[in-house]
Formats: sequence, structure tokens, C-alpha cells
Amino acid sequence: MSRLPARNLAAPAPPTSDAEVLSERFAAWQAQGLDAARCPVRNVLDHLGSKWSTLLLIALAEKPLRFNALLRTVPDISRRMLTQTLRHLERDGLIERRVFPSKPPSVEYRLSAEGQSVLTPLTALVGWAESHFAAIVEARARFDAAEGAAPATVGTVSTR
Amino acid sequence: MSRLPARNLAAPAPPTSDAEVLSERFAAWQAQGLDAARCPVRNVLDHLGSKWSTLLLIALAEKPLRFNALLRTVPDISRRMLTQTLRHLERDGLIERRVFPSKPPSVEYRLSAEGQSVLTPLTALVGWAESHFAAIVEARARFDAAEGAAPATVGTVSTR
DNA sequence: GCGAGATGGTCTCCATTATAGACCTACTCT
DNA sequence: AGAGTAGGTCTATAATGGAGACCATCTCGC
Repeated sequence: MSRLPARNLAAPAPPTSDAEVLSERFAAWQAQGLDAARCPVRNVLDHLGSKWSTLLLIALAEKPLRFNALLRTVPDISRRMLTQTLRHLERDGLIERRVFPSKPPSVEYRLSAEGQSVLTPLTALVGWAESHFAAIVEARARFDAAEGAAPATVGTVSTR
Repeated sequence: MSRLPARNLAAPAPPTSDAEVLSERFAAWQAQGLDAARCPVRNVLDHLGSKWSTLLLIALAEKPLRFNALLRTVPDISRRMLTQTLRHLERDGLIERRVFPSKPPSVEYRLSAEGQSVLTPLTALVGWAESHFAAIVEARARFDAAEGAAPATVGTVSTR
């Protein structure tokens, strides 16, 4: 967390600020019927959120890589999912696919300008994930431990 | 990629900066074998990226909502997926579930402090998605139109 | 006191999607 | 010739997603 987009540093905006922005967006989408084709969250983030997309974008952040290099870089992705995910990212214009007709033709994947630009919000999100990782793991442990128990705190009767 | 420049406080850092940060993180994860249990991307973002999670977080950003209110707010989610997604978010400590033993017992879901804090990176990502939405739609149209065609640009032979 | 409607879910079934792993063509190196 | 690399495709099976039926409880109108 050494570098942050200066947003929290300069003006310590109240936490409601982000909530307000998002609520407003959400209301706008709802006004359009929350149509999947028009809602950026459903249309764009769903793709980004798919298991391998972000990982591949990050892997390609440093430098372009070829197909098999990517396979080695992201150890437990299958060839099929790699192909598929790369196609999706290419279709969305986040990466470019270049075939070099060399002796054994080699294919290189690189971030496009669009792909570069998504790294900024992605970095913020990864930063969040890293700094809250411990808390999340702990929350999960607590949740799993409480399974079947009835804490009986005020308003926590748990009729699950 | 091994040095972290100290220039990142005030000025909007050049786009390479994010790439450097991410590459560094990625290298660190790789050093640990990219273990799914230790990698924040695979462990945290996979959940956030799931189809409904972000949408629910955004829906709850404004104010707490009850189960059926959420059903109405996010029209085409099924009861099953709503339950499931809420459980995931609760397990990760992003939302809290409160049961009020009223006449017909009502259940309220609200963002926790953790959940509030994720709104910040989420807002950044949503902002990106909205401002690049047009470009992405266009890229998709171009990609789909080019299916089966061979552009033959330099280094784009496409033996697909 | 009876059916209708709201509360917050669970359960079952089917369709879509993900994953592992075999297979394929072309080329080079020893 | 045989092994290795390149970049994939294809198939078979496991996991996931979604629609909708079902359930128990309470209240309201009549």
C-alpha cells in the first residue's frame, strides 16, 4: 500500500462518497431496466471477473508473452481455458494477438491501450485485496466456525 | 521492475507505473507457487467478480435492504443465487446479516466496514467500465465482423 | 376461519460452463 | 528417425447457474 492514487491522501472524503456515486449509477441503470446489454457492470465486469482474466492481464502487464509462455507463467490454467480467455480479452479489445510467420510460427499476446488503461483500477482493487486479505481469511474462519451455532446476539437469531 | 520510484505521491503516475506494481505483485505470488490459497487475486477477486456480487454490493451501498427488497432491486436474480451470493459475501465479512424477530421475522443485509471499504476500488473499476464501455462494444463488433477474415497486416497473419 | 398475500428461504431438476487431458499439424535439432 | 517445441482443437466429465416448485409462519379482508 505504498502508492495510492492520492485520492485518500488529499481530501479524506467521507465513506459515504463512494456509496453515493455507486447508488447514483445504480439508480441510472435501474431506470433503464437493468438491461444486461446496457449495464457496464454486468457487461464488462463480468468478463473481467472471470477466474483467469485478471490474472492474465496482470501477467501481461510487464511484457508481451507467447501462448506457451503464458501457460508456464500461470501454472494451473488449462490450454483450453487459456485460449478461451485470451479470445474474450481480445474480443473486448484489451489485448492484441500477433502472429509472426517465423520458422515455427509464434503468437504473441500483448496489452492494448485499453488493456493498459484497465491496469489502474485493477491495481487499486488488487491493493485492496492484498491489504484486506487477512481480514477476509479471518472472517471466513469465524463464519465457518459458527456454522450451526446460534450466537443469540440482539437481532441475530439465525433461523438458518 | 525491481525499483519502486518514490515519485508517486502527487503527480498522476505514468501508465507504466501500474504495470510495474502489478508485475511485482505477480512475481511475488509466483515465488509462492501461485498457490490459490495465498494469491489474493484468485482468492478474493474471484468472489467479487462473480456475476452478482458486485451488483449486490452496489445495491447495498445506499442503504441496508431485506431479502425480498433485494430481489426486487436486482430484477433477474433468482432466489437461489441471491441466497448463495449473500452467504458468500457474508462469509467474507463484506456484509452483515441481521434477523429481527418481528411479527413476520425480517432479515436485513447491510455492508460491513469491510464492505464499505471495497466500494472505493469498486467505484474506480465501475468508472473505468462506464468510460470504456463504448470502446469495448465497438471492439467486440469489430472482432465479430472480422471472424473468418484474414487482415494480412504485418504480423497479423491469423492462422486461426 | 378461509383464502390471498407477504415474510425468508430451501430443494429439485435441467442447461450451461469449466476443467483435465488426449490429440493434431508443422517445423527444428541431434 | 525420434524427441522437442510451437499453437492450438476436441472430447468427456465435473461443477456451476438458473427457473421455478415448495414450505412454514404470520396478517389482512371478509
